Amino acid sequence: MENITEMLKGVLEGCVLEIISRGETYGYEITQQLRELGFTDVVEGTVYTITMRLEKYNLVDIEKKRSTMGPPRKFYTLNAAGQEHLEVFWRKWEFVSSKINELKQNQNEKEQ
Amino acid sequence: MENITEMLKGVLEGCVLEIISRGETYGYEITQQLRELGFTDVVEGTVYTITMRLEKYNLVDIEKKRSTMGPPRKFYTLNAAGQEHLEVFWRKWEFVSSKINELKQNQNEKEQ
DNA sequence: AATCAGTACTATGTATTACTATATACTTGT
DNA sequence: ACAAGTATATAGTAATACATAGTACTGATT
Repeated sequence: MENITEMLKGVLEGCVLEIISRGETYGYEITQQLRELGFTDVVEGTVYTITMRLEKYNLVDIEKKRSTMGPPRKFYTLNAAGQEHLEVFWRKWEFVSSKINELKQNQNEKEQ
Repeated sequence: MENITEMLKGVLEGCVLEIISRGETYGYEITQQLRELGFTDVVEGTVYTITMRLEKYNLVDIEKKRSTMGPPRKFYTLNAAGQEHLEVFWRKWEFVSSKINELKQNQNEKEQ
């Protein structure tokens, strides 16, 4: 799916939070998981800006670990604030997506 | 629902297109319809920037009409390009929202 | 040993977009 | 005359995903 950039704004951070919430992970792996999910054009730089933001707002705990596959990895885990943030995200998503689907549903009412 | 601004980016334009597709309407009325839908904090300025964009990319036809309730209204209708754009929007929405719901669905697989 | 591919983090700058705030103007009711 | 509701217009701001590039480590190929 091409050019979904703008539609991803505001949801990509939540997706990253959700991925982290499933267990310790790091930037490169998060990028790959987003690509596997279907957001194939997401690049490392994008995920990096998000993880930096999560750090900045203290939503994650960080641990640096060596890897046999390349340079050290920065592992993230959600802390309490991050968990809270994730729940708020899903509540917002439920709200917004339900409203948009409502609009979509009414598509056939055009001719009234 | 507070602070859904970022989540509306990339979808609000599509919502406006959908509203216009149901029949001739104008900026002020579009704003009200978005508010009725649940996006209560959307303001006229926001809708104005969107309709200006639609004009700029020639997705709408415009007709100015007098009103008994205030200054003249600028009525919009979707043209063929706008209709096409709207269909692309819904395809993108289907894709993105299904992927995010997939992610959400798997919430309980965290402990595997 | 030298090079390259894959892994992995970091950094800067840009485009897009919704919002804020404000200005202008028309109509009706008081 | 004035205020409130209706309605368009515009400049400036903040947030975010992306493009692009750089640095660095490991293992395999040459």
